[in-house]
Amino acid sequence: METKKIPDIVVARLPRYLQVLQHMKQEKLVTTNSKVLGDRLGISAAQIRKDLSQFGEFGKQGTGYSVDFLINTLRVILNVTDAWKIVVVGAGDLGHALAHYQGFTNRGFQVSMVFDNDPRLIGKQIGAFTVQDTADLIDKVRAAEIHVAMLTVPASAAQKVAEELVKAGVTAILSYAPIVLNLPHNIQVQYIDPILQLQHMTYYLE
Amino acid sequence: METKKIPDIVVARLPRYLQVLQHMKQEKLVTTNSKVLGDRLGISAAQIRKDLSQFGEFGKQGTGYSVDFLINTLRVILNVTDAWKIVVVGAGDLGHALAHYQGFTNRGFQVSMVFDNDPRLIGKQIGAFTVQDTADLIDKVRAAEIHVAMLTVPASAAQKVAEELVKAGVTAILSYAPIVLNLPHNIQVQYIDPILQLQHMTYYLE
DNA sequence: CAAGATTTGTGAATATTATAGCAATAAATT
DNA sequence: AATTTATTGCTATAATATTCACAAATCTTG
Ligand SMILES: NC(=O)c1ccc[n+]([C@@H]2O[C@H](COP(=O)([O-])OP(=O)(O)OC[C@H]3O[C@@H](n4cnc5c(N)ncnc54)[C@H](O)[C@@H]3O)[C@@H](O)[C@H]2O)c1
Ligand SMILES: NC(=O)c1ccc[n+]([C@@H]2O[C@H](COP(=O)([O-])OP(=O)(O)OC[C@H]3O[C@@H](n4cnc5c(N)ncnc54)[C@H](O)[C@@H]3O)[C@@H](O)[C@H]2O)c1
Repeated sequence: METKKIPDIVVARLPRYLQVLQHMKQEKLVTTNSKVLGDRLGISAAQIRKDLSQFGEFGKQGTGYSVDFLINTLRVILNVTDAWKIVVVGAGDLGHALAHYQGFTNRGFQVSMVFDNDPRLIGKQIGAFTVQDTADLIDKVRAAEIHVAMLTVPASAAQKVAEELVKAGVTAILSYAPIVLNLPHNIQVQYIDPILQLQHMTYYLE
Repeated sequence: METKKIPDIVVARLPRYLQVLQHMKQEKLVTTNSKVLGDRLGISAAQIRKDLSQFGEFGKQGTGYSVDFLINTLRVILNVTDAWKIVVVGAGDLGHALAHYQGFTNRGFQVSMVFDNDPRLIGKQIGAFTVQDTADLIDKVRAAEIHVAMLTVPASAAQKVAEELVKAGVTAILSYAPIVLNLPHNIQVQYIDPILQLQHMTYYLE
């Protein structure tokens, strides 16, 4: 349990800090500071210091932050020190892309199972995974103790599948279906809908 | 030009309102109100009224909002009355998924061109599109007067390709590469990185 | 058609979030 | 070892965002 309540908007920025820090590590940078981090992210230095200070004191006056130490600290805070197993439901185009994607492993995740309900897909190989029948989803996901899901089924199936995932013990769902899911309050839900972001941008275009 | 400056956070919510309204229209709902909209979105009714009031008076006391009228109004505000042409750069797994996706058309967009620099892909057919050589990107995108792009190349190529898109006259880029792009201030940029959202959720998991 | 029920749009009141600024500390320089 | 420079963490302040609450307008119902 955290000592004070951390604003969600602060939590949402931490993964971005971690992303940039991991790039810095690849560039062999050993230390950094709030100014440099902020410039890379388009965020003020004060904001970054304030955000981090919610969790402890990780920097050194005059020097800044150790890249390695801050990466490790953020991984602990964000709970991604080990790799979370992920179940992908919907083995269509997006499910395919996710199953192939190599970028999960060093950021705290690994795809572990892929499901679909189309008989033509069940049993087929996608990358390292054999597509499994959603009829078995609840049992298999529960048995594997998977708590994170990515949902890439059509909007019309998303609510029903999401409810099954919850029954299977999943507590965090990242949905690509362009529809708002109705789930218990203790379930974490996030959405990816590129069109929302495109429309946000077109507002500012001529 | 808007009379007053609208907060960006308000603009970001409008596409969500539009999304839910379009679902309501599919459900044959003729009118709605701020309470119902808010419940579907997990937003307070007051917030929705306040947001909309920034742009005018679109409701009727006692009745609420006409679904059709509000959809049209939001489409005008968000500048998606016609379909924006989109160029997809990177014809890999994600580019493939985007080129196949049928959900753009009735939400204000249409994929128009797909580019890649891999000789094995150039000339290949992906859905309705022939993959074109990025060597020709600047000329062809400029000639077609395309101003919106989706970037699905590896992170290592993203900055360079983004700069070419800007040279081609693109002013809005939705990037799937997990890297912060450095572009002129007049260019709209948004990112999709599922891992940022997964890490946001794992913060709250046990 | 009057009385009661709804629901908007908005000014005022709260609540939340971001920025500014500085004492404290660490390192670099002379 | 004293001085200068850099940078944190945090408090105070400023700026933004959300919610409240109500007059005004419209619908519903008997
Ligand atoms: N492809 C894109 O670029 C894109 C863009 C924006 C949004 N989306 C959304 O993402 C989701 C997936 O898109 P896609 O392009 O991969 O679609 P797709 O049609 O290629 O794949 C969907 C898969 O889900 C499977 N499916 C359907 N019902 C199911 C069920 N009840 N249980 C298990 N599997 C089921 C289908 O058999 C299919 O394989 C959709 O909701 C779509 O609207 C996709
Ligand atoms: N696949 C996923 O689910 C997923 C998830 C998260 C992030 N991403 C990110 O999205 C991007 C695309 O992912 P993907 O899985 O489609 O990758 P991919 O490797 O399947 O496709 C990338 C494509 O870009 C092309 N390309 C490379 N350099 C290019 C250049 N200079 N000009 C034009 N084309 C070029 C390649 O030939 C390839 O066809 C990557 O940045 C990846 O990190 C993907």
